[in-house]
Amino acid sequence: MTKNLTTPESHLSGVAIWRRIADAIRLDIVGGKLAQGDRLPPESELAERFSANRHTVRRALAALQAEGVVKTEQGRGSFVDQARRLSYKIGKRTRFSENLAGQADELRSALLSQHLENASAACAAALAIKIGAKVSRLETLSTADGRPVSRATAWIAFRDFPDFAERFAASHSVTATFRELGIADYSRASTKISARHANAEETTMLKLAPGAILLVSEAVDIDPDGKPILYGLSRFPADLLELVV
Amino acid sequence: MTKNLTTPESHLSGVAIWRRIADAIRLDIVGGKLAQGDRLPPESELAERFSANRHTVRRALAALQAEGVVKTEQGRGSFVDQARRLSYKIGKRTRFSENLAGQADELRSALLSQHLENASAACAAALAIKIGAKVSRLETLSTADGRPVSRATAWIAFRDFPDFAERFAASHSVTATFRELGIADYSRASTKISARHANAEETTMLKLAPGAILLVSEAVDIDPDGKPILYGLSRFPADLLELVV
DNA sequence: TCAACTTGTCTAATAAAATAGACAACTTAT
DNA sequence: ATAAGTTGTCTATTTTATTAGACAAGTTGA
Repeated sequence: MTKNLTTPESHLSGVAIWRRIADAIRLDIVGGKLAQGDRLPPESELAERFSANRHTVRRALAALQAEGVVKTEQGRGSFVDQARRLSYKIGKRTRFSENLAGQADELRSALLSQHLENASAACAAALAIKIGAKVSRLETLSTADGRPVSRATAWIAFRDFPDFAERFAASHSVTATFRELGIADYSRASTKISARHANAEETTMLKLAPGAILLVSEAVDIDPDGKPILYGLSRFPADLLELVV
Repeated sequence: MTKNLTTPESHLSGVAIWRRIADAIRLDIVGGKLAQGDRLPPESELAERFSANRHTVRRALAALQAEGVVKTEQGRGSFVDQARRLSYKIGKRTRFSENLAGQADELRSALLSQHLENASAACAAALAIKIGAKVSRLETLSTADGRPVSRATAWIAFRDFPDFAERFAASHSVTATFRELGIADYSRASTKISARHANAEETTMLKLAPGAILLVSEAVDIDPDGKPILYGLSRFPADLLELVV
């Protein structure tokens, strides 16, 4: 169990004590140490465990309540409200809706925006095209049961698929759009995974507690001939799901 | 480019502005926007970009200098000191030393401690043994060129490999130890990836800036017959490396 | 040499985080 | 009904984070 957040170097962390307490408690919950409906230890006990003041613990619990992870009732205590963490599978065949099917009732993908731009160095390398070549850029947001679970950006070579964006706007499915365009099946060539703090835009779009951590997946999809067709950058709230390889 | 860290809800984040500025700058560096030796914009310009005070930016730069990411010289500016990020490959055959070979000169794994304990629910499920059954628990720390890159915990069923810990202490290699014990080859059955803030112990062992983000990999290795032989929990500094699937 | 630009170091003021204590309000079990 | 245990809400104080301004000290190129 995490303890002693008030070490001499605690002020050097740049992360407030209440947030670190909230992170620690959330970790116990999504990690399975506490199940749905379980009662958390009383505030006084948590304060002692984390060597912090009860008011600081209360702020952590308030943050967790705002996230929907716990629910606090006067005189009774705090209870685990939302315990599960989604699993997002990554493999040769990675498809968003198939992936989370069964773990959530309602899955949606919204196209936030779409425009043409010139390929950056990273994008060009991934798609095996020239730097500066025209690419379609699609910004999407996916939700599971109304809760945002993914904020993704996809790049597709304009030369190869000039009307991908229009078609995607209609179908809202990468798989279906590629199928319309003659790519019966595609697979995942590589995935790089990193993690960082969410920025302001991501915090808003994913409805996160500010300062939340994101899992970032950088992926290249290829057609059956091995030709790169899609370069994608997906951001997932680390609190909400884990990636399964 | 990240901006406007001082939104109305900025104080709700629990992450200090100087730390978010440091994270944003580090992201530009490890993400390749800035190369080794490049000069960063002057402090006054960074302050304007992030809508923060120059002193706040200075604190962010001081943190990055302490991490070894940048180096600041009076009158000249701040320069990128350590730009690369290691890539840790995850696949069917995941071996620590083969993995980082070529990306670093010196790779070491140290056994921090080792003891017997009763299997937790998660551990028992992974190793397909009974809850509470005896398991060897090994705590290790791995370094690349002297810099800690992984803090890992491994569990092995005591019944199947009673002297795994002793042998591992001698060889410091999971692969070699299993080979001695008659497992010619093993492979990765599953990997779950998540991310969270480092706790105090991890901050110390991995020599991190307090509040740093970890990539956490939860893995099960199996022998050629498909029998689970090792359950491992590895923690990697997200600033220092990315996981490649 | 000089001017322009950069980082380093002070002082000061304000905002927010964290601690401390007291007591009210509510729940539960005896 | 009562006592014990819990969360809710005040006030107050201390420590830290952030902003603000001024000027010193170092670097660079004209």
